Amino acid sequence: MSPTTPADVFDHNLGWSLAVLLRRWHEHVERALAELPHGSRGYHVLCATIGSEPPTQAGLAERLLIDRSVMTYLLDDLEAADLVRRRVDPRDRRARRVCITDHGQVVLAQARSLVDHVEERLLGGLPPQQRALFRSAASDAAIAVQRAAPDIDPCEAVLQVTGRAEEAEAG
Amino acid sequence: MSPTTPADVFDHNLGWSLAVLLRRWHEHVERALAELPHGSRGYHVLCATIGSEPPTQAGLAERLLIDRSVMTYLLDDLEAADLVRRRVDPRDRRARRVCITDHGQVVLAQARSLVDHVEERLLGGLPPQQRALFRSAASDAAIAVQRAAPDIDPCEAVLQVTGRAEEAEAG
DNA sequence: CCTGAATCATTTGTACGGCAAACGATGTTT
DNA sequence: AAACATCGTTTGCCGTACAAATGATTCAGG
Repeated sequence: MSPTTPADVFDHNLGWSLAVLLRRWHEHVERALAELPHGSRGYHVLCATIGSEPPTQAGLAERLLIDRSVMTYLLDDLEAADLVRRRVDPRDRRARRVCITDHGQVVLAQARSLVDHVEERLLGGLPPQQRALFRSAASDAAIAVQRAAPDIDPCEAVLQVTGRAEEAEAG
Repeated sequence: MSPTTPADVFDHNLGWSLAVLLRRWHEHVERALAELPHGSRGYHVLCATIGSEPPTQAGLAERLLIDRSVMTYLLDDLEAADLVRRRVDPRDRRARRVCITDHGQVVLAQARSLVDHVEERLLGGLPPQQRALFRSAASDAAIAVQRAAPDIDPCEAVLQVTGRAEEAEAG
């Protein structure tokens, strides 16, 4: 009946799907974590501090895809709220290791629970088992992409727009 | 061995996964579509114009999650490049229907091919069959979320941070 | 040991994009 | 006909990202 159904259009649009999902995720999480210094940003930082070794600011910035300069403000506020502490790395006194505080761990646990809830509702349109599948697939893909970040660069094909504007204007 | 492996941390972080994937998608697509007036934005607009009926600017803005005012600039440039045309809706002369031009369709086809290529590489970390699964799951979830956008609002739980900062300072 | 290059974190300044409000034009309701 | 709502455009403001300069520290080489 319809030459191209809407679903057909979006079917292929991974970029659009990701944008929509991330946007809604961000909206809801931002609302739920309004009390946390930088909302979702702060949450991501707290999450990243519970690895085996406290990350440096640079490492943190790289993982969270934000600029080093932004990380400074972020940590300033998180530290002021007693959620993390900056500790000078004894082996490289230029670097500051970001350690989560006891209070930070408590807050993180609460935040994580809220975020989980948001995410469940976000994927509410998917049948339960497909939800878990999607989550793990997204995680796998993201980790792989993050690891291979610099590799994929080698300049790919680029759109060549034949200047057709004038011709159309004339016609 | 490690108390909490990195994978463990990210496993649960749907937000982080989406952010990473979307970021990389955006970077690559932006590079590939540098010639297109607003890069990925312009691409999304072109994609959205090939439905059964040409969308209005407002509808377009809503679907693409951008402000109406931004859409104006976007369409100005796309129209200048002869990729789309604004046509006054005869049934509602306030509204402008955004129609793709012949030239626009050619460019869109090229762009789509490039974007597909980017997306395949983006999901390169996933086994082939999981790729297709992920794409369709993302699409389904996004469409569902987009449709239920206003519904989910009813104020959810919110983080309560017990002001522990002073106490810690004192201690 | 001393010097120069490199890295980490911070600061400063600039530019871009989103968001809100105001406006004119058109459509809808009473 | 009048009041109100909607669409698109314009304007202005603000927050954020990004680039560059700075100070502290480490590393490499003579």
